Amino acid sequence: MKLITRDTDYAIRALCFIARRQKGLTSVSELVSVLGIPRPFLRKLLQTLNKKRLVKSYKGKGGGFRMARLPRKIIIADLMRIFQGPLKISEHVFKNSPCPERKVCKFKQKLDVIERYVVGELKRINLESIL
Amino acid sequence: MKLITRDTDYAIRALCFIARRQKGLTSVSELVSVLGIPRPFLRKLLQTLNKKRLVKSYKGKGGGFRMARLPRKIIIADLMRIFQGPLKISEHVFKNSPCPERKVCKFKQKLDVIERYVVGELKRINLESIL
DNA sequence: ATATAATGATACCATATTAGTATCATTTGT
DNA sequence: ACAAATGATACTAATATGGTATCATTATAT
Repeated sequence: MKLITRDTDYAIRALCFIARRQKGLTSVSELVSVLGIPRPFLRKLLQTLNKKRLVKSYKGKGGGFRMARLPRKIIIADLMRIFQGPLKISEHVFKNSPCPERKVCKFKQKLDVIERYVVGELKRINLESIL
Repeated sequence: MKLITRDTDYAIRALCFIARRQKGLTSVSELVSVLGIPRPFLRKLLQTLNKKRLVKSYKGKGGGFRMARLPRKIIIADLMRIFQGPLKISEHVFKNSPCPERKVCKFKQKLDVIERYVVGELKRINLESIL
């Protein structure tokens, strides 16, 4: 029952570190030494975050990353979507092996209620709130 | 973000079918033809359910399965535990790559709140309520 | 007794997802 | 020019999930 995958988790920690540094850049090397996350994996994550405009990257000597927006504007649900795809709890089951009574399936209805709550909560968590 | 795996889902459908049959046994063959679930997979599921005393099995010609308790006493959370292990949403992340500030990690705290709700709700869903 | 139709036990295989690596290109400061 | 950084991208490894195969055991009907 995995809500958060490793890359999302790593991304959150990296962002926390970068965000705490009020000004200046943070390099991958620094993050690796502090967070102990495998370097190539971290690089990939940060490149993704850069493409998605959550951080801004600077190439070349002395380069690195800085936040591209306020921590308050970085929502956990968005990070999860980036690294894990759509925020759906129940879809896959009903996608691959559709319940014959899909439309009225009471179990699905109950899962949907849970899903709405979970997604709602995840949208309420921003980086600032966990710094 | 997968809450329910295929075997849990299959198990629920099989149990629903068996439960609707007030008396008498249901064989795997019958379930296969009705539910369209791969036979060997279904058998494995039912053997597990038997071991866990959710159904009672009868061997030999004319054999099959029947409920071992009232549908109301079959809790979805229990089924999930049987097929998917402990109901933990956030554990794995913090298990494999422990956050240095694990104890006070605000993110984990927020996930824990979500987890408590989800698990609480899952414990409230029983088979009768989705029949 | 025996054949048949059922489940029990268990080991195995396939596929998908997740996690991690490797490599080369590009940019920038000194 | 060189070194130190990121960009792009393809590849590999590990794990979890989904599914098969096989043989043993049991019960019923004839």
